Amino acid sequence: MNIAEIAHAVGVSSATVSRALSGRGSVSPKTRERVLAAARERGYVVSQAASTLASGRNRNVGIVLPFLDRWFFSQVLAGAQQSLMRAGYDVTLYNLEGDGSERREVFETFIPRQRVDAVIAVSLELDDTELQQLKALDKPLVGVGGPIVGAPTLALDDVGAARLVTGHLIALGHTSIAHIGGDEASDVDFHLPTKRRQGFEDALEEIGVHAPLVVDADFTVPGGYRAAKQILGTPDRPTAIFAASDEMAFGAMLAARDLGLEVPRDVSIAGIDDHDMSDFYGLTTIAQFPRSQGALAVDLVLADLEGSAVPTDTDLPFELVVRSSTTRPDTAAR
Amino acid sequence: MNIAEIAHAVGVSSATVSRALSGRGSVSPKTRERVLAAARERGYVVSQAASTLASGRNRNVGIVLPFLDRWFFSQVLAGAQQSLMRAGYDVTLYNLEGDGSERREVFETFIPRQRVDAVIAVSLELDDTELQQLKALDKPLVGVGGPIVGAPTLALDDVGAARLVTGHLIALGHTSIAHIGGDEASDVDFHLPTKRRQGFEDALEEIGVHAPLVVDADFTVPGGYRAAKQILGTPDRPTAIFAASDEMAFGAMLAARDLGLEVPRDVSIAGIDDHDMSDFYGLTTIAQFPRSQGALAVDLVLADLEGSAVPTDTDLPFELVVRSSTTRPDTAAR
DNA sequence: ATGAAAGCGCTAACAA
DNA sequence: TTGTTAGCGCTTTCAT
Repeated sequence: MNIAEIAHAVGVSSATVSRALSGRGSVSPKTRERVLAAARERGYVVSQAASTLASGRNRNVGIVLPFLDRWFFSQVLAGAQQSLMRAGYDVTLYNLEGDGSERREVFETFIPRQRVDAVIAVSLELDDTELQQLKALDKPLVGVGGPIVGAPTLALDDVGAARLVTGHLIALGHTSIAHIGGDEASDVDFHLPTKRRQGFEDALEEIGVHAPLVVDADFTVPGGYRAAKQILGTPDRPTAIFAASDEMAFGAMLAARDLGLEVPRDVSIAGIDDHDMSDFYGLTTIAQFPRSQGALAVDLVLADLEGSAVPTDTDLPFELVVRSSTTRPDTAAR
Repeated sequence: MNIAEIAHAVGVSSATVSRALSGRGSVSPKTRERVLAAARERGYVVSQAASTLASGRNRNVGIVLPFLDRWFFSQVLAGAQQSLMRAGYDVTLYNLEGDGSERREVFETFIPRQRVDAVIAVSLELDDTELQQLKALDKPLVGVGGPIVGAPTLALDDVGAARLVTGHLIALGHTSIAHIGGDEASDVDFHLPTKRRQGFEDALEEIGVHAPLVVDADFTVPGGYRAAKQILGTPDRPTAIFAASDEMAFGAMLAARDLGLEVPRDVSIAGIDDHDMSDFYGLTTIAQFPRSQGALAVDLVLADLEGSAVPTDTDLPFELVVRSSTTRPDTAAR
């Protein structure tokens, strides 16, 4: 089944059918209706390959990410894919987890074979070669969560976010606050542990606290658990913990319990993310709306495809969500 | 840049370049090497659209799933996409979450526009129309986790898996075992809560226990938490709980703790899945390897594309993983 | 082993 | 508004 068949059935030329189906170029309402009806009747759908070859448009956006099974990434992906679908775009998934050879393949072969109109890169630290390869496509490129040199990027103000939660703890009266940060491995990938730590330290500097206790972990629940055990096991344990991610904060909450400490009475705990489970755990955190981030990235990409100007760097919104894991320090008890 | 340019540079015809690059048809090793070198030098990659139009092959598989942000689905997706990438295939993602209109669009427009060579449907209960639409493509179709009428399907023997964990609890000496199952909503989507409950009841029947306590939840941690509170709040609480998923089992473990009960001393808890967090929680469970399921689905799809025979229904492997959440009932204490 | 040439199914410039 | 027609870049048959 092809466009000629529909054209023949309706008694018009294939060009008219093409125009009616794509909405480009003018067709009389009556003809358009007849074409659409004929197509619907026969279950005819335009062949993407032929359309692409002739027009250069793919109606397809590639999304590149380092993991699929972590909360943040699946959220961004879900948000982006939903927006793209509504705009009639397919999404092709490039998952970089696995060894480096696969990563190279993606940049050398998969992306360049002209299947996509644009690329969204999520939390990707690209090396020079990779950057060149993407730039060489000469197609819209948007980064989410990680800075991409020379491309519009959506990113959280990690310093500001960390400063905000830390400020919340300080406002409650805490001065002895520990931080569970990201280890080197996670810093390479996401580049944000350092910034969150910075915001944490900035907020404390303001009240004259220097070099507070910082323990690094790997952004997982077990990692947060281990770090919190270290922190809470010390003789003069802090009255609050700020973890650089909600998952580590969950681990910290579990560790506190296992040590016989009650949250928030004995220790206040806060995180960053507003993970799906945070409400359940009553975790005070910074919400960063990753689904909206995905959707926003799509807006930029589509605007770019239409030739509109696209802002270089956009700071993403975030907000403090106070739940039951933080309270005033129980000074009497100490 | 196109194939003619490479052909000209090497001094052969475009047909030879095509053969050298695709590996179809014979080319002398020497010519092939020169073609590959010329392509590499210039960063030339075959245009997928043109290739597809001429050959009918897309090198692309569509994966349809109901959620992206749940553990099971992201695991299956990650497994499938990795295998496909290794075989040189792209993956196009069709996520059905959201309202029905989007779901209809996927089946009416997105999938039929001939971008994919095959479709993998994960845990989807398709209605007749949708089934017709997929069948009409006349392309390989494989179902994972949910039965698709008339297509090869990979599924866990849910009855057997549930019977196995329950048997483990029985072997430890438990006779008073409660079950956290799936509510109606999850039964429609996954069709597995009923089977898991069946396996649970079968195992108990064998030792003469009829109509045991069953509470339904929604396959989430909070759902499991609430259900377990109900179960453990009764005067003669059971000595063990079998939850139909690990996430619900996590909720049950948290509920037990909040009630002042110790796991496994006061109550044994087991689940099904072997979720990433299960090891951390020490949860006894049934491992079902969703990544391998995704990879296996790809094997079937690729075999089908090559014209090999494909088994209709395949039972997936599963195994009991005993950790620290289950032990013998403490009969002395009661 | 290689080349010539006919499509694959659509879009878009141009003409009417 | 509609039709004619020349590609888009590759694959594949058929020769050689």
